[in-house]
Amino acid sequence: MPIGGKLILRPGLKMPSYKEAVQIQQRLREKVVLKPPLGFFPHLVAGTDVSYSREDKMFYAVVVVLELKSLSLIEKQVVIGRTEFPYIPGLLSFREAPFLIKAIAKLKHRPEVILVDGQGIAHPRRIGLASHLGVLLQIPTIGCAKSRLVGTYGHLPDRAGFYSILKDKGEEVGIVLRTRRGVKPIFVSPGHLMDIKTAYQLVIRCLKGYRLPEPIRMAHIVANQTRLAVTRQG
DNA sequence: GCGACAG
DNA sequence: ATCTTGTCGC
Repeated sequence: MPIGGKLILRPGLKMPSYKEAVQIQQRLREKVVLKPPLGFFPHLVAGTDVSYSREDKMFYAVVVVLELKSLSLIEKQVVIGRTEFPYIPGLLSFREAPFLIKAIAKLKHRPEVILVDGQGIAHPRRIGLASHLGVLLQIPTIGCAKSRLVGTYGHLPDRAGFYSILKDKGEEVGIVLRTRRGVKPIFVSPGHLMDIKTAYQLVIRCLKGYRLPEPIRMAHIVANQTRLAVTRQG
């Protein structure tokens, strides 16, 4: 069965109201599993990112699949589209998830885990973009955000690999990880079928000397290149 | 009411 | 996210 085979995709159609979106999240959050599958030893790791063009108001959603061992590109898929759903902190899923799901569904290679540019459970209702995608696709996911949405954390040494626990309302929802010396840390949190320890170990294995883990960094580059290529021509 | 606020 | 030039630091 193809990835996300049973999903009913309706991007661009019925846009949920703020209240409806929150209700959907409260229903999905109950399905989030904070433990990796038995014998979780991924071989293929995916990364996602979305770039946006303000002039044509188009989204460029990208998913790349890398071989974990070598961090080399295996496959990439791009989906271009438009949405009317605005950016609202806490409701990012309703803006980006439809396009990312379409892109992931096009993959010939099924990734065993996906690194998502956004939060996992480090979210007001514990259902950030990474968790949302994981539940819908039933694939382990990890949220890797470049800034904080919720939670507090302590001092972080300026040394690659060091981290501080991210806590929100008394719960440990992720870590703030220094992926490289001299740069701002990233916010790593479990999405679905994932826990903090496993997420940390995997992100560390995906680092290649840059601030962002290679799958997300590569997806970001592809998204921007695609957007610029389209914007520049037609 | 005020400040915070993934992309 | 995107819009933007130069500039500071390893």
